[in-house]
Amino acid sequence: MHTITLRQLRYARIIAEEGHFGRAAERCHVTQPALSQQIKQLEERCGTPLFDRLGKTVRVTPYGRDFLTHATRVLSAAQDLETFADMAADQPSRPLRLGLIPTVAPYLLPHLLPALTQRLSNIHFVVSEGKTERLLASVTEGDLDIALLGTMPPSSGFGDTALFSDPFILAAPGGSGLTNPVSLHQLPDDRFLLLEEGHCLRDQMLDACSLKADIPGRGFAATSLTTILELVAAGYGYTLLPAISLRREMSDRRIEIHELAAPGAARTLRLVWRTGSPYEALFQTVAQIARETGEALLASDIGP
Amino acid sequence: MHTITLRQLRYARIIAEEGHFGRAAERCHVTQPALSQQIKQLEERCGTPLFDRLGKTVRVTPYGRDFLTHATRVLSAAQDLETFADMAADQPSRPLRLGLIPTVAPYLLPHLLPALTQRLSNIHFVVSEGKTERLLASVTEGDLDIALLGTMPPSSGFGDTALFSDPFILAAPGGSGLTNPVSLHQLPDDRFLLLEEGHCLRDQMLDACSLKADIPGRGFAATSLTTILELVAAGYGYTLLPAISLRREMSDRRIEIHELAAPGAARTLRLVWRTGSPYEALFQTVAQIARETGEALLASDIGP
DNA sequence: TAAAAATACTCCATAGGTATTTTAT
DNA sequence: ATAAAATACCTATGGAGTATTTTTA
Repeated sequence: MHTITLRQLRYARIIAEEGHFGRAAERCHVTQPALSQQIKQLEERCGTPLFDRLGKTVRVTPYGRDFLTHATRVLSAAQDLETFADMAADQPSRPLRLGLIPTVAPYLLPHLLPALTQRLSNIHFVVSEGKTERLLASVTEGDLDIALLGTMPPSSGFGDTALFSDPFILAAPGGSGLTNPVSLHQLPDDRFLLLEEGHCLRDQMLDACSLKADIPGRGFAATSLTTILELVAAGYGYTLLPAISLRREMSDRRIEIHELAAPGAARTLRLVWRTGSPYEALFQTVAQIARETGEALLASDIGP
Repeated sequence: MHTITLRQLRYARIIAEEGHFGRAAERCHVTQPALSQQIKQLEERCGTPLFDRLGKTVRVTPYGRDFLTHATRVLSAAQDLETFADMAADQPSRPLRLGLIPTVAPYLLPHLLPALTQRLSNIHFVVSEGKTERLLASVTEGDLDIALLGTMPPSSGFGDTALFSDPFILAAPGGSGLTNPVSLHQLPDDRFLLLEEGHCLRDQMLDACSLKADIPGRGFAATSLTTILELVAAGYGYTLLPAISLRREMSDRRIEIHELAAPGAARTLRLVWRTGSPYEALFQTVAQIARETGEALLASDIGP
């Protein structure tokens, strides 16, 4: 009895997608009889048909559906291996897709992206922005190679590495009369301005301030830090800012920046990837570059 | 440029294991030059060597190590697919390995195994016994196909299905003067006899009785229910028994069996498997047989 | 009867075998 | 000097192509 080949699995999957041997053959760059042969062998190997030939179209049998579930796992792993091998040959066949959360992207990216493209000149980066939950989903689905997050990933199925600590800083309206360092307890609970649901920074701010999410009177939820800072500038309340945002956001004269008294009020940024990613070996380098970029950015803004 | 084949990966893995082309060739049932050819192609495809030829022996290069990590994933998935295909051809190539926890195995197995071998006559079953933690590890490692547990598996990487509820019953020394149904609060905490650490039943009993694990004076921890029942018979205390054990353990005249007043004092037995197991389609059948067996056993012992 | 898959056959790419050379200790 | 891998060359299996037949809606 013959052994199953990757070629057979590729053909079977494409026939399932097309529902038609002829069109599938085109997509495989072979003729229709070649395809029929391979599928015949596969079906003989299984002892049962994978497809129902209905004349005009072809449908996957119930057994074939299960078979293809397993086959897809093999093909994904094989695809990862090919990508990994391409990398070694210094010919990345596809770009490395990086995702960042919205409270990091606008501040870090202008410094990170030039550093990455310079020091990993053979890799092409494609960048996208999204909230934690969506980025993690994309990573598991294989739509994204790495995500830069402010939280720990779920324990299983992910690899991760810490980048650097990003301290929180208080932004207050001008003339607040506050003196450094500021203790959060001296500020009224109901004047903290927060991001909308789904931003990890929102939860971390609530946590740092020991606030409850459902305090009445805090109806407003902003979609970006920039929006929040407009409100702070207009005297509506306070907010916490991640230090990496200072370079861009601190220029406003109407806003005061204050150190916090609370020790350890910070988020730790992390790189997260799918276990088994073909780029795994690269991620330590990417992480190192991100660390250097982030630390340089923080040092220049909150340094001596 | 050529595409990577499963054959090449199999050869590479065996060379890595043997550290020797000649011996690897034997294990692959081909000649040494055939192997060298395939590896050469693979190394050309990667653009970098997978093995260091040291004269007497062969060592995997650092790159080769990473390559083989990916390759192993492909080969495992392919092996699962082959096993799945064998099943469809009604010619299971390897036995289905079932593991059970020690507080289920001796009671259920004598009824379950005959039922399984009769109704799934083409499958050969290999059975082993172990505590929850070890069984789950074996399942993830691929050393076991299914485990019958008394607890929920970790959420990710496992599939599972509930079998049936196994109520707890009180075993007391003869002449206890207790009347049905018994409320656990009326019994002294320090006279409950427990299994050793690692048995899920121990934790479930502690939970059902609202006991703390570290009550002083409970130094003893038995390794089996049989041992515990000897102690109950000798008047040392009480214990909870899972109902499936009654058939075997209730014969002792020195022991009284009592219903519990507490509602819902029971464990739910479950089948657990690794996501992607080639036997996945079979497990619903196995579960159905286990359900029927278990329910019949319970009905005959605690029924009307 | 028309569209699609299966079959028949031919060809060639490639895996594998045998004989030999090269390499590294 | 010797064990082991690489190379050279030949053979044969099987994947793919062209032409044709069979199937079914």
